[in-house]
Amino acid sequence: MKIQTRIKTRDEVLKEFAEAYDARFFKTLAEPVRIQILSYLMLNGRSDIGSITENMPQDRSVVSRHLNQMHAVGMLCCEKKTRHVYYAINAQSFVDKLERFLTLIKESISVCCPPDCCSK
Amino acid sequence: MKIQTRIKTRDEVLKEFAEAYDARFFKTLAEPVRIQILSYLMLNGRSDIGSITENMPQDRSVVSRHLNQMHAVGMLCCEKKTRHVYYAINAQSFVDKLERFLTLIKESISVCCPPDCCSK
DNA sequence: ATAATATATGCATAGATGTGCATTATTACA
DNA sequence: TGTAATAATGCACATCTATGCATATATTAT
Repeated sequence: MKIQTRIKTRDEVLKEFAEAYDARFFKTLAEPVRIQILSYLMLNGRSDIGSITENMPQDRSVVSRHLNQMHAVGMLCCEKKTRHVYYAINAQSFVDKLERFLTLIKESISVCCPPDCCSK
Repeated sequence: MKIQTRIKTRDEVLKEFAEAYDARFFKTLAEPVRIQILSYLMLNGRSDIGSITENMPQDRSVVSRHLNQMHAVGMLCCEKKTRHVYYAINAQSFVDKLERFLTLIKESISVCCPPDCCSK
């Protein structure tokens, strides 16, 4: 149930957008190799670094670093178990971040841009 | 009104996701300076390069290149008028790209990942 | 304890990218 | 026509980043 809120000012909307923007998150998303890792995890679920690396030309250490970064920005979760480190997609956090960004973008655009500025 | 479609297989969902992914779009989104330009356009609407540059430390040529790239990936639209080039946010294209990506991510995750793989 | 396995880290390198300056191209104006 | 203004392009440079190798660390197995 959503509580009624007052209408945000244009400045508030833009400020919220600027603050919500996480460059590292999008930088992480902007690398094809990491998307490949993401695809692997979507297909195979929770996996350790060795398994992921088997299907990639990159060195283990490279994949390890990618996974580390993806974890750092909230795309993955990881769990150490015995001598393996298992990574999985942190669906909640990942989708939340994207949805929040999209919501703010839409909000900002609707507040600030005439809807037909690109259609004429 | 949505026509009933058959359920996609896991492979189809993942293939669709991989094909829809546009690295250049996210690379463009991953640079704070370009987000600053985006913010300016959200606040001031359709503007030419000179106006945008006035509020930034970067050189005109740099801003010109950023705008060019943002236009190339569908974030902005541009219009030459006299000797000015005006840029504006292409809300339709921009939001569509983000929404499509988000939809595919959610679809892929729901098809492929157990919902609790990161919550234990 | 020693060897083997899995991952992380230090380091060097190649490639990508943001930046600024100088120049060019194009249009407007006196 | 010449000058000013706006934007794009060529070029050099600095920084960032992905990569791989070698090594270190940690854990398991023998």
